Amino acid sequence: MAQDNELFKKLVSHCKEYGFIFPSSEIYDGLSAVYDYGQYGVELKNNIKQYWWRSMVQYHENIVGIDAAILMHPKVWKASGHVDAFNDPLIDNKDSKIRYKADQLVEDYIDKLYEKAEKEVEKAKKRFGDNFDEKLFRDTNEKVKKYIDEAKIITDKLVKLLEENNLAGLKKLIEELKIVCPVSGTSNWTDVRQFNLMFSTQLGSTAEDTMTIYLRPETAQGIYVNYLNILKTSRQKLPFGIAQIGKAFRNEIVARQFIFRMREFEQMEMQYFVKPGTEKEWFEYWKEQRMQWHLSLGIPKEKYRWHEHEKLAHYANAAVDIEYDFPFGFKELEGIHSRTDYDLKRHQEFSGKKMLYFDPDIQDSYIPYVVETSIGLDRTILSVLSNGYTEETLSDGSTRVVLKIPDFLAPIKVAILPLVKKDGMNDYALNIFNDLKKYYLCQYDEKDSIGRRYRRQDAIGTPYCVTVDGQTLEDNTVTIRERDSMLQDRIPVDNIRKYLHDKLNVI
RNA sequence: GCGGUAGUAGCUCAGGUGGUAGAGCAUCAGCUUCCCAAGCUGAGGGUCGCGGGUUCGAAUCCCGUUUACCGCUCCA
Repeated sequence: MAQDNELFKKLVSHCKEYGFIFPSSEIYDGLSAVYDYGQYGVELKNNIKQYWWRSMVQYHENIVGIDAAILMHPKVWKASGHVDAFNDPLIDNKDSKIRYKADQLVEDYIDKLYEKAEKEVEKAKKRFGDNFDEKLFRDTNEKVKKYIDEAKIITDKLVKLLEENNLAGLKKLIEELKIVCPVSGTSNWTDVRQFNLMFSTQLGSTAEDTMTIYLRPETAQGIYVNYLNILKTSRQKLPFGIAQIGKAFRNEIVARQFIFRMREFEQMEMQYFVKPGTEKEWFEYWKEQRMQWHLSLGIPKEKYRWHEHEKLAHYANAAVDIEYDFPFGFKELEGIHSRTDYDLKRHQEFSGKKMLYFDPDIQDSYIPYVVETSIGLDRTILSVLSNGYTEETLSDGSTRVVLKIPDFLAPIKVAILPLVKKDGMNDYALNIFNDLKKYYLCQYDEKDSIGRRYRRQDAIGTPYCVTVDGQTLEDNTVTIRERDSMLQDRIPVDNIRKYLHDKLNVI
């Protein structure tokens, strides 16, 4: 693990040094947990996006793509539950340094009161035996009544405070009840603070005419709100899917670990609409499909594992994550969730628009169930980079850093290098370059020794290097060096394109 | 968000006790070089995260702030 940590630091440095990923606004000290993709990072990112898009939209005739706006009507987030779920009043205990949801602390206190009341009932039950009239006891026993009444009063207070968003009042309540931290046992609390996980902004330019809107915290809702549009215009029948790649924003309290948890990040997700009752089999189907996709990135199986959700979210009836063995441990990479009809139902309720699908097979209408696959694009990039980053010691004792990533993801596909820049080798190589650049993203490099140029390409993951040498000028053959094996083939210049076409799994 | 540690050239780092910064690699130009970070010559690049304070004088002391890392917490 300590070694992995070192490796992770090296990877972060490598990403910056070679133009993959930079901290955002770095000349101003950066912005916490926001990163920019550089000249090679953006190529890698685009290649992964394209690969995902093809595997979803192109290979599945019943999946179509969309690109929904980041800004959406505020009611969307009411319907989705984000406005409630993403607004937590939090409080810290200064002694134990532990943070709690303030309302949760009060609710725990209320639960304890009910427990005390139940204990009284239990005690009485034992005392009176078979003749015990539980209802009568509950209605008349002073102690039980006191506990229950107090619980009800506090509950009412809490609800009122939450409705008013009265944070100071919430703290006062916690102090009045003498609630202590379960760990430190003290009541040394900070003020209650509101943490809103959604970024908000204003729509409308005049002060009296503005409306608070949110940057989307997930892309899925953009699909749900377009479900009817797609249904009406795409001629799709159930089951069908809608795919989308796009940015989402979360104002995380703690965002760390490089591009693993960013405030602005990109998701690739697909919502699959199915007939209710068939969701379990589609859930299994997509589990299998998605794992196959990850394995096709050339990453070994043991780097992945399943994580079954034990506690399901309110909207799901099955949920599983694909976790990847990052340098800092196994962490979520993709989620496959069976979300039932929760989201469409909620939007039907909030918008008043019927979300029904008419099923010609049974001549009846229903709201489809949804199975979603949602993958973090930035996390996928991190998985590809951390798996590919390799430090090698060669037989002569020298070392090299190689980015062993699949050909189809490599930012630069081929570098064209004159062995030395004289005798016309450079002109010859430039001609090859000018031809190849029409087909692949290429680089031409004549600076420094050939060995150093190979290492440069290794460091950014370029799978092939075409080298023009003295023999080229005599018989029009070049050598092609393969990145991982460092082995070379000598082929006629005219065959370069065919050679690359056969070797490169370019999508 | 709390606590701890740190922030010096693109990267890795050196700069007891305060006197305005160095190395290796990298980058650029030229020479040399016919296959895996070679050699030679030369050049550019930092005011020491940022702001303020103490001082005749601060990278070096103090305060604030920001960023990263570690721990705690959170992750619908």
